[in-house]
Amino acid sequence: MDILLIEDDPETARILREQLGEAGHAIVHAASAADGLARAGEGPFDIIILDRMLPDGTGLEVARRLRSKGCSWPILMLSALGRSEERVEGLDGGADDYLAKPYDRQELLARISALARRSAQQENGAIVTFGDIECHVRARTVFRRGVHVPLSPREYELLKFFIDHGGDVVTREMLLAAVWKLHFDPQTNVVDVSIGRLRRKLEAAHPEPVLETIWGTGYRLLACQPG
Amino acid sequence: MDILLIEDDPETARILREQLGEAGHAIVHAASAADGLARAGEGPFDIIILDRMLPDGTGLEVARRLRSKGCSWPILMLSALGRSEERVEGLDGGADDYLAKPYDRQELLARISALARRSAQQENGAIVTFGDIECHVRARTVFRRGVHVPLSPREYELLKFFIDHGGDVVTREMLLAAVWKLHFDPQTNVVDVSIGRLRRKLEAAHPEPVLETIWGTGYRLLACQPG
DNA sequence: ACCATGATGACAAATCTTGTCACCGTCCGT
DNA sequence: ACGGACGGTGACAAGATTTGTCATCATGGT
Repeated sequence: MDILLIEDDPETARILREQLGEAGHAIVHAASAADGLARAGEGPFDIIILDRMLPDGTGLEVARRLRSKGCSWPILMLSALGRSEERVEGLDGGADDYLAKPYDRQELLARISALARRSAQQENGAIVTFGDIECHVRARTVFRRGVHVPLSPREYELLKFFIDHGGDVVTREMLLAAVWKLHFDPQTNVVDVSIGRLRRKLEAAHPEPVLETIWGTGYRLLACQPG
Repeated sequence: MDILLIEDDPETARILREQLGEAGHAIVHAASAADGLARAGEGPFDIIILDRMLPDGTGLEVARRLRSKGCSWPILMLSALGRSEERVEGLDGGADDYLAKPYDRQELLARISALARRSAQQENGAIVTFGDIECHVRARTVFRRGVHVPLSPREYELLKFFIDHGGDVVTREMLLAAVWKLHFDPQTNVVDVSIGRLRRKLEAAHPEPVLETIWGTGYRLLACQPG
């Protein structure tokens, strides 16, 4: 796979280049934000790996600039610390996933292929499936067991986030950042209410529960049998 | 479902045969491009699974040959790596979906049923096409040249009526009766305004005019070339 | 049983859709 | 080329939907 790596620290860059190279990926390296934006034009890439801290601007800023230039390749953001605020912050600037820096090789490779697979699916048939749910990305429509589920824009965004993090537990903070673009707690239960509305619609199509509540933590999308 | 599997690697073929068999599908296996083309005649199949790399020709070539023989079964292409160039190439060649090879069982099965469902829908009229316009009846969504056209409910009803009367001249009275359920003249230009809004959206997807005005009579939907 | 946490119904605010109208441009017969 | 009829379009207002808030109820875990 073709990877654009935007990372200023030479040591980190060296290690990444080595690890990714071994796994059979081709790396294009940019050492600054400006360089990264320029080299993005050299594409196509399958994925962009972006350091959160760069000498001439933050990764967040670069992500936003890339998106506004119409670049839709998936972005994996790296940060020195795995603070959950940062993770949450990264999700709205256009980053698709977030990895804390003392990362392990396996996890890095796994995340890369997960992201690449996800975006490949979307470009393709534009149909992403999870369990018995089928999401037509371009039309922004959803089917459960072949039954159409009419969703409002918010509900769609919400469900899409769950599908993109298929099977993972998702916190309210993550949802607020990714769907509502809020980095602070609005002190209301918007998320809960929206989850409720989404649940009702999904269960109107098929009564089996799909959105599990993880008590004290968040929610998780369950993969129901399509049969 | 009946599946034609065209795959030269015996190990991959064995695993697929096993997984698909468990899921209740009937497999016909071909180990080369030539064999695949021959066995396609043994059909009917619900879906064709095709490896991108074969000893006697690429999957791309096979897909093209199958299509030119008039075979319209959906094709799922498999490839070793999920590289973006290959993906694009594959879809051009007539494949309907594309799956990178370290795939998981659930995903494979989900894609197969999605593809099969889609082609079934096309046959039973759940997807209606006219010229370069594609109308997904159950989801009430519309595409022009593959680009999604977001329509409001009224606009959708309006367009649907034109598609159902494909190519015919349609009068304002017909539209008022069918879309607005009015059997008298409301003495306003609702129809004209709605046509205008529909036109703008359809032409945002592709600039070629599709809704022709028949002066003194009504309107007509034109069949534009899908290319 | 108690407290913290999540679910839900009802209302309000914001957004999007639809219909109306006034005005402008275009077509066609003369 | 002119005039009148017909169609197109922008702006506004009424109506419908979506979204957010809050109060209240239900449920899980200790």
